[in-house]
Parts: sequence; C-alpha cells; structure tokens
Amino acid sequence: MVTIYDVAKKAGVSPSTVSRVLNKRGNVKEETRKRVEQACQKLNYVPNANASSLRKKNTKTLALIIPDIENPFYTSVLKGFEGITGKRGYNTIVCNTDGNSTKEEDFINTILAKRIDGVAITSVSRSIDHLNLVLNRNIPMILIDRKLNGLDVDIVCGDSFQGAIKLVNHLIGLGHQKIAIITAPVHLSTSRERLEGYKTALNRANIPIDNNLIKIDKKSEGYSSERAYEMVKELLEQQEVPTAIFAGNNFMALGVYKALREKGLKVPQDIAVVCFDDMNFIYQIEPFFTTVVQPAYTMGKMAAEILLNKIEGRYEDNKQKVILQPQLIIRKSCGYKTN
Amino acid sequence: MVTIYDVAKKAGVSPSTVSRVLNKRGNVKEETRKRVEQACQKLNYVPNANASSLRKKNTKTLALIIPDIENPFYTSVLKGFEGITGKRGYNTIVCNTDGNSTKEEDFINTILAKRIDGVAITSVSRSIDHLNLVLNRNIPMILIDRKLNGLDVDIVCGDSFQGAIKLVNHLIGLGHQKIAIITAPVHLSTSRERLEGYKTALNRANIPIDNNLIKIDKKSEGYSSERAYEMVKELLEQQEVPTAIFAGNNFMALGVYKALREKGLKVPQDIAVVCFDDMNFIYQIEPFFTTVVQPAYTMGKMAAEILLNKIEGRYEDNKQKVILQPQLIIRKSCGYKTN
DNA sequence: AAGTATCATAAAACCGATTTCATAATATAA
DNA sequence: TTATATTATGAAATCGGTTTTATGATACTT
Repeated sequence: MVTIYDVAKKAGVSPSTVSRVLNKRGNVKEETRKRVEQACQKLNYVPNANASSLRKKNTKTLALIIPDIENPFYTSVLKGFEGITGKRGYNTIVCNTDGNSTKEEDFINTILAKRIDGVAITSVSRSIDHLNLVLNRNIPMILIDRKLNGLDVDIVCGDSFQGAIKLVNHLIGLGHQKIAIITAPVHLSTSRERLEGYKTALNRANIPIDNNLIKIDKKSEGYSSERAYEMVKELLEQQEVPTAIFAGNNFMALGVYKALREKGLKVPQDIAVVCFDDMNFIYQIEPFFTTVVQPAYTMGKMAAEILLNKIEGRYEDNKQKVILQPQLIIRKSCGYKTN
Repeated sequence: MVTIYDVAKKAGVSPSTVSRVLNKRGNVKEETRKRVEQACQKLNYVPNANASSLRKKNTKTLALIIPDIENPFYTSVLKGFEGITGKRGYNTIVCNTDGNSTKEEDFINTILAKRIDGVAITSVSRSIDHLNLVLNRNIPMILIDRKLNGLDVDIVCGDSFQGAIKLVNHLIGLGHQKIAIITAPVHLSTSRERLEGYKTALNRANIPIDNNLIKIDKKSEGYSSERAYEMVKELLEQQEVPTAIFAGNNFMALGVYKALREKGLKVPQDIAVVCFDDMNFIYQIEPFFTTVVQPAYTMGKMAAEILLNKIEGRYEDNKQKVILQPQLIIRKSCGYKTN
C-alpha cells in the first residue's frame, strides 16, 4: 500500500510537504506542488482516511439513523440529507435500525468508535441513555421526525398534532362519527401527538371519545404494518364497529387495508381509511389513501443544514426546533358517507 | 476524550495490557482483566476505531453500492446482506448512487480512502476503471445483479435471460404476438440479457422481431421510470401498436403504466404489461403486475457470505459465479387476449 | 534442584497521516 | 546594505491504538 512517504520519496520532498499539497494548506512552491501531484498520480496514491482522522480529529462523516429503510418517508429524508451533506464535503452512513432499539444502540456504539462528526436520528427507543453518550462527548446531534423527552437537542419534525386534526376533521366533515385510530406505541412522540390530535378534533366536534375505538400498539417498538393488521382484526370483533379508521402511518394503513379486505369490507364503500405519510411512486399505479403528507425531503435537508452548522461551529448554543406543517391530500379512500 | 492510556493509568497497568483485555488476545490474569474492565466502564471508554484500523489494517466495515435505495429490490438485497455481515461482526455502509456513475466513482474513492475491507456492487457505469482500482489493491469485491465485461470477479445475479423467456412465453401463451420491450441501456448486463431473452422467445415461437417494438433507453444510465414513460409515449405514436409491453424492471413498469393511462389505455383490457422484479409491500393494496421475481434477499445474503469468506481467506482464488433462477408470478396485468 | 516452558506484564516500535517547530532561502523595508 | 518579513521546506512530535520484544515470576520436567 503506497503511503505518503512513498510519494514524498518519489517527488523528492518530505512527507510534510506532500501533506501541505494534499490539504492545500501553507505555502508550497508551484513547481514543487506539480512534482508532488505527479507523484501522487503515478503511484495511484489514496491517502489513508483513518490515519488522517486520527490526527485531525474529524472524519468528515455523518450518521443518519432511521427506523425503516423501506419506508419512502425515510428514503426521502435520506435523499434530502445526503443532497446537502454531499455538497458540503461530508459522507453519510445510513443506519437502518429496523425499528429495533438494540440495533439502534449498537449503531450508536460503532458511531462513537468511528468518531463520526455528527448524528441525525429518528429514534425508536424508550430510553435515551445511548443518546446521552453521544451528547456527553459533545458530538453534534439532531433529531428528525420524533421528539424525545428529557433531551434538549435540535430537532426537525412535522406537526403530528395538527396533521391528525386535519385528517379527523376531514372525516368528520364527511359525516363520520365513529372514527377509530390504530397507531404505534405512544412512547413515540409522533404517535402520541397523533392520538392527541385525534382526541382534540373529536372533542371540538363534540363527538364523544370511545376507548374501544382507540387501538394503541403495545407490543412492537414502532409503526408496524403487521400489528396494525392484528389490531384491526381485534377491532372488528367488537360490537362497536367504526365507519372510518385513522392509521398511524402509511405502512399501518397497509395493514389496516389488508385486514379489512380479509373481512370483506371495501374501502371506501364500507369503511374509510386515512393515514399519515405518502407512498410516492407507488401511487403512480393507483393514488389511493387520503393522507397528511409531511415534507420528508425538506426535513432531511434542514436537518443536514442545522447539523453541519453545529459541526462547523456556526450558531452554537441555541437549540433549533423546526416544526413543519403537513399537507392534507384527499384521495379515494374515504367515501362521502353521511352516516 | 478518554484514551487507552487513561484506562491503563486508572487500572494501574500498561496500555498493552488494556489492549490485550480489549481484544481477548494473549494471557491476562483474571484479576487484572477485571480491574481493566472496571476502569473501562467507569471512564465510559470507547476505543478509537480509526487508530485501531490504522494499526490492524482492517476496518471490519464493508461497502454495499446500489443504484436505487427506493427500489424494494435493492432494499431486499441490503437486508439480506446486512443480516449476514452484522452477524459476522462487520458494519456495512450503504452507498446509493442514484444511477449516477459519477457518484459511483466518488464512492469508490472514499471506500479506498477509508480502507474498507470489501465491496459489493451493482454498478451503473459503462467504465470499469474505478473498479480496477479496487481490485489492484486486492480489496475483495463481488458484483451483485449485474455482470461487467472484462472484470473477472465473483458475482451473484439472477438469470435475466431465462426470466425474460418466461415472461415472453407467458404472453405468447396468452395469444400475444405484438409484444414490445421497453428497457434500460444495454451496457447493463441485465437489460442486455432481458432483451436477448425477449428475442429468443419470439424466435422460438416463430414470431418475427419488429424493431419498432424494441425501445432501448439510450439517454439515462439505468432503469428509469421517467424514460420508460417517454419511450411508451413514442411507441404509441407509431402505426404499429403492441398488444403487450415487457418493461425492463418494476419501476419502468410504473412509467409504462402511467403513459398508457394517460393515453386512455387500460391494463389489461387494452394492453398487457409484464416486468421484472416485485414491489413487495406495495402489492398489499393491489397485487397487480405479472412479474418475474428475483430472490433479492437471497442474493444479498449470498453476496455477503462469499465476500466475507474471501476477506477471511477461505476459498481463495476460484471465482464464484452464482446465477439464481427467477420465478414467474402471474397477476392481473395481462388479460386472456386471443388477439 | 536445576533447567525449561509458560504466564503476566511493560517498554518501545509501529501504523500513516498532520502539525508544530526550526531553519534556510528569498523578498521587502528602512 | 543591513534588518526584517515572508516563503519554502524538513525533522520530529503527535494522534490512539496494536504488536513485538524483553523480562521477571510461576509452573512444570526430569
């Protein structure tokens, strides 16, 4: 493996001079610079980033931790994030936790070990100990999408509360009264706020809240299509059957839909379904679910910008809290039922 | 930042002893080991992976380079890959090239710099120079999905030729004669082989090949939904209109479908559509396209296993060439036209 | 009991870059 | 022309681990 010493020898200079050329730092005579560059070329020299990081104490690498790489919401976040970081000279390593807090903790550990410069995370965990490890080392961190109690850090997220109100108001406007909600565990701030929004919208419309119509997943760690499926099956066993279902996110809506179909219920004829988040390209075939869409791409971009500014020491202390408004998109999954 | 020296001091031993404990190498007295472990705990010590890699000359990190993180095919590959590598103690960094060969080259460069232990790649590039840089450094590499001319390396891929034959035979069996193909640039081996399979199936059925029905993307670098859309638009301008369209992959099928719908053509009533690769979860809503499904998850797993075996020096020289058979899944996108 | 093998540990060298410090060569100022 | 500032470069220290080498203490042979 060719090192900076080999290049130095070939160019007839010292390693420090080669380093100066590579990093464009300090004064180097034009002619020397050329000799060094030629030597690099000839030897196919690629500097060892590990050695460089060791000395420089930075890695020009960020981590983006997300719970589900298959969800278009997070791939949009990813694309927005990488778009910015790439332009500003950083690599980002994507950590897909699959909604598993153990994996999340493992990732944090290797991030710590690799001395990553900054972390953006959508956490699935009930605990924040592993994230405090990051903060205690003064590694810049930003939350995306989900808030975390007891952790005062920068965050970019959507307004789940208002989004839920939009969705439920839409259903109420269509004449629905028996509206069920199927959502993820409420240790996730988004799920908690969507539930709050749901209740608030019903209250405002003077519709009594029926706990039988509220199904909160307590078994998994995140938004699970399978759990949504199971919970709808339970829901439909009850005497009280809803005329509309609000699914916590796009994937839960899929589980909801599957369960309904198996029970012989048609959407929207027999029952309406709405949810959070879009499915992008999928809807080229058949735009279907009425949803509240969050600006995922923008969230990724803004998170990257804030994180990089922190790393490069721009607006220091004051924590950024960016809350983006989602947009209601009405499609075919709700009929015009008048109850 | 706490270093191995801090731990050593706290435990009252030398750094080499701490290293021995950390790496479980060499003999260490039980009591000393405990003292060291406690010191690590108390100081929240996380070894610097860059320093370690520098000395050990490995990073326990692999790179997986894929062209489209939004395509379920590649996320399946990813999951299969990570499942194996994680279990065997390796991290994998995912490099999403977005079908852009410049990005691919950039990734290769940082992979080289970071001294990654091995590379798995689905290349989008027409050139192989950047990949030869990897091979020249004796960095283990394996191709996934796409072959590359002039590069003798291990590979795990699907049988695009046979898959295409299955698809076209299915259409022919349904009575179709005027079958169009819309596919990616043929510098991609999969596209080339699908085209060959298409031609072979027609030949075998004594159906003349009509070049007007063959649309090969020459503008983009990969399988593009947008380009498929445009090419179908062109196709439908011609006097000769097909009764069935074979789309190069799942995303191209989406573009095909969109164009057809805009032209007022219904699938499958007016025209049949088949394609390569599935869409997984999407089909929970409406399983639609008849496809030939490749075992993406298995491909990822096998690629990981072969790559790791190479890295850990198991079956040395002989190059593995794994070709997996795809499976025809018949759904609703083809009617029972008799022409 | 003396000689050899094994265990336990420390000191020092090393991985490959960057950075500080020192110094010679050149340019500029007085 | 001499003093000073600037440019150009190299030697050596450093980042934080791992590994080699050396050595004293135990354990095992015969």
